[in-house]
Amino acid sequence: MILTMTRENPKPKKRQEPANIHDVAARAGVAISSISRVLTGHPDVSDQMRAKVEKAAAELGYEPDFTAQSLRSGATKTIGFIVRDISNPFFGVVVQRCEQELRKAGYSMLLMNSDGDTHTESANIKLLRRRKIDGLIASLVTEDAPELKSALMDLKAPVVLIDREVSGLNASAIFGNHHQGVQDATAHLLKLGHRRIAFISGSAQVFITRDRLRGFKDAFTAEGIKVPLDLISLGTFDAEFGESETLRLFNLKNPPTALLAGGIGSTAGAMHAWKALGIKAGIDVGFVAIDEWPLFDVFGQQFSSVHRDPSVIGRASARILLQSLKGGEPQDFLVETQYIPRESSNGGLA
Amino acid sequence: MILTMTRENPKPKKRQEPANIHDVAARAGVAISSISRVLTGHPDVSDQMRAKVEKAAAELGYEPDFTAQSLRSGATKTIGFIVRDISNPFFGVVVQRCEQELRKAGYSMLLMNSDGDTHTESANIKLLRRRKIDGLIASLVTEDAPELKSALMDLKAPVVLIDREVSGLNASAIFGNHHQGVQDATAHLLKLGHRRIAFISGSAQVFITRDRLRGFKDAFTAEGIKVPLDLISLGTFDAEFGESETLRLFNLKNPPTALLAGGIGSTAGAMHAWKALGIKAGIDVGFVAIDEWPLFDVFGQQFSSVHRDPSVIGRASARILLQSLKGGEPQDFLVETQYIPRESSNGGLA
DNA sequence: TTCGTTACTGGAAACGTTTCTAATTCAAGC
DNA sequence: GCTTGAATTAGAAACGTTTCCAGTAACGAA
Repeated sequence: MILTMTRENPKPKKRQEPANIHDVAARAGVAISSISRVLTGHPDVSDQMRAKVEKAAAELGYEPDFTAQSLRSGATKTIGFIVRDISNPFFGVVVQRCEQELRKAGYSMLLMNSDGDTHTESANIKLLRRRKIDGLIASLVTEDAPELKSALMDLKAPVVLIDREVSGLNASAIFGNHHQGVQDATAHLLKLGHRRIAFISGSAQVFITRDRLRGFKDAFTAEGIKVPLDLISLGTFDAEFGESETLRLFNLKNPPTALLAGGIGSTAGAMHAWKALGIKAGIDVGFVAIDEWPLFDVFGQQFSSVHRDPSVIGRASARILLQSLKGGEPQDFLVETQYIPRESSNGGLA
Repeated sequence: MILTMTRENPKPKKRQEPANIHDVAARAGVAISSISRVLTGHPDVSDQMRAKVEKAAAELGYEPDFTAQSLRSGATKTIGFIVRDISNPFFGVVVQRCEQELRKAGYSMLLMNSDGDTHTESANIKLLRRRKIDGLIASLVTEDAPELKSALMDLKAPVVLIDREVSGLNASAIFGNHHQGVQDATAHLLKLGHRRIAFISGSAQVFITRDRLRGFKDAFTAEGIKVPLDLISLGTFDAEFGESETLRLFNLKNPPTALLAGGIGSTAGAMHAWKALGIKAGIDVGFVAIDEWPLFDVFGQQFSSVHRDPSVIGRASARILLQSLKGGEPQDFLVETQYIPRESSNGGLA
């Protein structure tokens, strides 16, 4: 009696705690290394062992601890996704498709907004490194901030950039063929008779803006017409900038007769400004939207647009990253853009 | 000479590997436990020790390994966010604000789409449990699937549900005051003379739909008018369902004179159907949109709406979850909805 | 029989932290 | 000088895996 008393109860049978690998090993009567081998699909396992382990694991409802697996194996099965602002509906689709693809492949997505701020962006990248992400997909706010560059360089994981180019970084990239779409749009406006064509977009510090601007300028020079430099306004992608710049440009003594708005934010800003000015988009002024927004096919039928497919971008970014994770070399992927002329190109020509 | 040869080089000075806690301890000449205490802000630390450790850590560029911290401490500083479809622009704003708030508090967001499928949803929850998330915020596809319930119950972390109620689950919830907004909208349509009012929304298996439906019905009964049950169509929140149901309803012998569309997906579907039928929303037929979409303030000025603010929902969900993480009890939070009558309510009354 | 090889399995050492416990120091009180 | 207690620190044991390495058994070949 005393003997049984002195023996402390080593393990209460009623345990609330979830089973761990030791419990499974004990139940199956094998070593923990065998449990691991069976469950991770290691080839050196007999059928008999596999059956025993799977039975014990099922009986205990065992699920390997992700954190422990990550620590030991060094892989977190986690991909960071950094975007300026996920409330931009274009990126909503990109992220949706991308997450879907990653999930199918067993990866999860850690989502961070950079709020249009390069410091936040760099801080996010550093945090993701500390979190040991396996890879990163990003639409950056800037390309050349030193802080950003060092953060990206120190991240020892494959990177896919969306419409950005960071020099000296061995990353994959998704590039939209922006200059083509914008050049076609601008050429069409010129052909219709527009000369004072304005272009509002985000910062020239990122590829997407430079590429659009190139298309814009090329269309003018192809026709031997001088580029209206005073009508080019590059700042940020948000609606506030688009609004204030539209107000400014359309209050000029010699205002534009047409506008190319670079992105949904710029478009929204322009629309707000025109509302305040009593200008009707596509009627009083020529208008081409770069990128389309939800319900565009219903409420934007009259608007010319430079179209690109966000779901293609989402899927491609995931696939390219997954290939890099399997050891593939960084690669570039080109996404088509298409100018679709509609009524609004003719506005402002009366 | 031989002696130095036999002594293997114990640690090459040139190390590519990032410094770990042992390196810092060695450099500072203290125990690793002291490093941890200093860096996690433990109170039992002398000023002298703090200085020594911080100096060594800075010199080595030491950053604690998140995975190891998570394993040992049990906290991952990670919040799961499950949504039907992040490409829905309403949730784009919710997620943006929520992530911002979580990030400020030192948490990161793991985002998963459930693709409108309850099995995917349950699988996502199980995966998040295995990933040891500290908390979950979710807008569920269904409330009462057994698989879902058990997945939520087994998740030993605080949960915030958005516009959903799961019986027997001790979770926090954000509830929109949907019935009020919809009741006001319906009452207004009735007052204008509409009788054949259609209502298309997602599944009645979720609170948000039931609450809207309640408002819809209450408006009729308050006026002593029979509810047009044949015009109520509840299925899924996607545009496909909205489109096919709009087609069906407006091909009835006795078609609706007005439609309430529950959510951006339903609205998009209705718009597509009407386009095909040659019906002009808000002119040929009365129309109230529940929830607004990007650029609504520009292109939706003519449309009556039941408005609610997604940024409020995003912020509240984060804050309530953070309070739960600090040990607070689960709580409910009510978000106002507001019916804003505009021209489109008068459509179809000629 | 012995040996080598193949096919598997067990044991233990990592991975990089946090946290428990015990030890040490130091000053004050008697 | 001894004891006490507070303040601080060191050491070691976790956390739950994966993976290395050594060992065993079976089996065919020499």
